[in-house]
Formats: sequence, C-alpha cells, structure tokens
Amino acid sequence: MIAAGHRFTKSRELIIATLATLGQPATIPTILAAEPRLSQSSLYRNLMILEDAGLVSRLTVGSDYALFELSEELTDHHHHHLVCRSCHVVADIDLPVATERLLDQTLAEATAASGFTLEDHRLDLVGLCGTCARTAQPDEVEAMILERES
Amino acid sequence: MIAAGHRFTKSRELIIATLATLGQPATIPTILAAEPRLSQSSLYRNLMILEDAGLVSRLTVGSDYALFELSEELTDHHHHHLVCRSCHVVADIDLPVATERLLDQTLAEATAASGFTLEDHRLDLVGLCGTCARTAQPDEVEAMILERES
DNA sequence: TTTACTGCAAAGGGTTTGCAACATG
DNA sequence: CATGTTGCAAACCCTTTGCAGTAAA
Repeated sequence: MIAAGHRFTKSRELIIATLATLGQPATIPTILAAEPRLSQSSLYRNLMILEDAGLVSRLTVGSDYALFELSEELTDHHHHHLVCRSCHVVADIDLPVATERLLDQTLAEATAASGFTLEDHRLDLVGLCGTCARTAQPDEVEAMILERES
Repeated sequence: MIAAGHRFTKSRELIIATLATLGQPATIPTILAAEPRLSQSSLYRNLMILEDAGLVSRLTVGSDYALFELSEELTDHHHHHLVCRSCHVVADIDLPVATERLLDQTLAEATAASGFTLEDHRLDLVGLCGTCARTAQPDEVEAMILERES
C-alpha cells in the first residue's frame, strides 16, 4: 500500500485523516494539537514515509516549521498557495484551467533547451493575509519619514 | 543607503559582490567558500539586514541550507527558479513576457475576492537537473518490481 | 565619541535518531 | 517469529545571539 516493506498502520491512517480534516497546510505543532494521540517523533518519521510514498506534500515557505498537506495525487486536485509574508500562514487557491494549461505549455518550452527534466511546478502567491494587512506596521520608507518629522 | 541606522560597510559590499559573481542562488557554505574573508555569523546577520533592505532575496526549497541571491529590485530582472528535487540545486530561468503578464492578470483576478493583498508571485519549476537525471536511482515502483523478481 | 559592526564561541530550536518495547503479517 | 513501528529522550546541525573589541559617521 505505502511501499515495499512499509505498513499502513493506524497511526499513518490517523495522520492522513487529520490532514484531511484540517483541510490546509499545517505545521507539526498544529497537527499534534489537532490529534494528541500522535507522538512527535513518529509523526516526523511517518510524514517522511508518507511523503516518499507520494501521499503527503511538504511545503517550505520560510516559517520556522515545515508545512504538510495531502498530496495532489491523493486529493486529485491541483492547486497553488497563498502565502502571507508576515505571519507565514498558507491557504490553498485554484487557478483557471486555461491558465494552468498555458503555464504547463510555456514551462515545457522554456525548459526544453536545458538538460532539465520538468516534472511539476509550484506557484506561490505572496502578499499579506487579511489579518496582517489590517495590523501592518509602517514599512521602512514610512519609518524613515516618520523619524525625520519627529 | 541601506536603512535608517544602518551602514554600507566593506563586508556588506563584499557580500553583494560575491552574490553577483556567483550569479545564482547560493548557500552560506558556498558563499563562505567563494569569499573566505567573510565570517559566518556576520554573514548570517548581514544577509538578514540586506534582505530587510530589499537588496537580497532568501529562497527556501527544502534543502538543509537557505539560498540567497541578489533581489530582483537590485538586478532589475524578474525571473523564476529551476529546482532539482534530488540534489536541491537551483538555477534561474526566464519566462516569456507575455506569460508573466497573463500570470499577473490571472493571479490578481483569482485573489480579488479574498481579503488577500497580492504583492508578488513565486514560481518554481521542479524536476531533475541534468546530473541527477543521468544518475537517477530506480523509483519506488521499479524497486518493488525488482524486488519481486529476485 | 557615540553608535553600529565584527568575529568568536556558546546557545537556541526544529528535526532526526538510538534504543528497547510493541505490533503486524 | 522476523520485521516494521512506536515513544521517549538525547543528539544533530543550521541558525541566532551575547559579548568584548573595532570601525564607521
């Protein structure tokens, strides 16, 4: 099921179910909080195994913790990510099929000449989430102006 | 130059020059190897400051080390990244202007309804670099077949 | 001469791993 | 019963930080 020499245990089933319930990329602390029956070290180990098996995807967006979600292979749903540059929260987002198709085609052409074997693309939309936008601190330029006025 | 209360020191100039010479995203060990006059802790500190100042960009692609390159603001050159899923090497790549334009437009529309403030996008092309493609190990399915035959 | 910067060494913290007990096929 | 899995605690290693001396404005 998972891979040669690996078992599909209760613990791994629970991880899949928890990720499905959470419904968006989650950190290890978030997963542990959502399902206290999981232990930290086994969670790390199992997420690695599930990732190797193609059931789980790992995202790294610069926050302290890595993020995990069900793989597109498992959910059968291609998508991208909204990433808040302030609080590093991540949410899923869909793009029009026409855009994805053009993207695939363009990327294939762009890599054709190189020795690179293109397998997938990853598109992150970076900005500020609603919460951070409302509480945003003035940026550096504004800070300098404020300082000069004082 | 850099920001209020910050100086543009020899060390920081040297970091910028080294990144320019390397010409592609580089890890801290790579930067230190290319320019031994830099010290590790100051390099970490200065890259953080240069990043805050918008002169340097940090990439996180899942490898052990973070990657750093000159910012698009500094090079005045928008680009994306080829990422090898095996050795995590990263190279810059350009896309046709028409594709970028359509992408910007589509992403703006896709986020319009949400409370998200879109500022930028990040597109990684994931696959195998030339070196890894030539030395690729059989994947899991092949491994199972091989195991069954033995 | 005040304030920022540097380099060393030590600490921090997310992740990995050794080990003994347990569960699975 | 042979092999994979679990949970605890300790180790690991990239990154950050305290501190005393130095350089910049």
